[in-house]
Amino acid sequence: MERDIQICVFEDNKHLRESLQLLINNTDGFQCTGAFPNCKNVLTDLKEVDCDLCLMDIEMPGISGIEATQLIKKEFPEIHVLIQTVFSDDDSIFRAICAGASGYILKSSSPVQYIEALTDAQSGGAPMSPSIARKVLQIFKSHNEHIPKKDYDLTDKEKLVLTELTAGKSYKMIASDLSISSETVKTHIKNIYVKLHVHSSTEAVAKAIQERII
Amino acid sequence: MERDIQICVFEDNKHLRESLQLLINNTDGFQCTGAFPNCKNVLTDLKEVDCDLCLMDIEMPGISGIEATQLIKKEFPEIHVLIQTVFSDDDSIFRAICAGASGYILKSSSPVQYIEALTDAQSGGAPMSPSIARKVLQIFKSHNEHIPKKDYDLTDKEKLVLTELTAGKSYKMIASDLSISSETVKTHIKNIYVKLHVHSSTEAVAKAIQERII
DNA sequence: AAGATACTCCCCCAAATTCGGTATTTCATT
DNA sequence: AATGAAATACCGAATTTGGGGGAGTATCTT
Repeated sequence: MERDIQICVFEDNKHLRESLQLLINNTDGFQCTGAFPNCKNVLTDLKEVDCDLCLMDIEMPGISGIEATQLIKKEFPEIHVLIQTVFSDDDSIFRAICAGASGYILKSSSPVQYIEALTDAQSGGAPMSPSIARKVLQIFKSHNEHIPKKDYDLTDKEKLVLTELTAGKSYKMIASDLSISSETVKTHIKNIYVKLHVHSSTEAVAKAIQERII
Repeated sequence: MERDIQICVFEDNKHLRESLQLLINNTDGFQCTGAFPNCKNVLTDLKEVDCDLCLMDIEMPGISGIEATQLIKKEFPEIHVLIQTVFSDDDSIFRAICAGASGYILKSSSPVQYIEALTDAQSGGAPMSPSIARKVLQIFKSHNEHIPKKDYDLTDKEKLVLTELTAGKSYKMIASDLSISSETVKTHIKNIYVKLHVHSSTEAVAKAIQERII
């Protein structure tokens, strides 16, 4: 017999807080073990109740939901924190993730979506709406790459070949991957060298990666 | 009146490819304008058809779905690429995101989920299952906390040689730059290959740059 | 003193790459 | 129909690399 998932709500809006409490307690498998209007004593609060998962508002007076998340993950790493907010700006999302949030849902979500999100979060997933997810990917990408640069008028096949070369493939492997003769690969590579003004494969690879040609 | 969302499928499994084609063509608002078993001519293929969104398998013979995604986003940045795969390992996800994927779904998804994902991706969202999302968050966090620079136990000289190699230098040039014999350079490079588990200069350079070893 | 590690250099040989050409087919455009 | 670009393919030779050894010196550790 499974134990109920025990949830604490941190939300300053009294009406929403009580609605969530009601929703959780009226859903099979869930139990609301605490509901707090702020995070001023978040760690002591959590020590006094059983809690698997926190539903955390970001905008609260005093300690923000993000600061609270950091504290919780530091002190109780096993407790999941699901962020709920009306905002979906890049910075909030970024900081929430860095603080260790397990998911990020909008307050405009339906009760069903709330419960789904809680279930997902508890089972190790990271619930988030596709629009939030897209922002995460964008932030992710922007943090992992710089500026795209110039193109050297490479033809389609040349780009393909260069991509393969950059993956460390030999002429033979490229030929086999692209189903062409290795002589053709050779020709393409010769042309690439001319266009990139390089004279060896290592130069070409270095230039391709560093200037993000491919 | 809205135009159909035009989708190209890249999937080597004939059965799945045709099923997807059928699913897409039988769903209102969607049209499959191309279905290809590999990415050997991905750029040319996409030039010849109208396409808003690519449904891309990762594991394909020849050019991988990730390499193809890179090429597509470079050449047609406005085309969304939705990755579909049976795997959900961190490295695949990470590389898919960096390549510019708009979403990442598992092949075990239901037809309904496929269509939802396509819709989300087209409308600017980033569909992904909660379990994938969780991994993204984990990768995200780990990348913003500290870059775990594996250094593969390269010695100082080996790092120097690798740096030179990455700059596109030949054995002779490296030897001259470091004032050592090119035979010594060769020895260093042989040792580097062993330590990095690679077998060619291009592979070593790609690995060095991508993993920021040097 | 013995071992380990890093750095240095050499030999051999096979394999791969580079470089200089030539040449055909296809396809889009003029 | 002609042109040109792109992709395909081949030849041959000069050169570079890769993989297998061995080996000496210096430094540092045990």
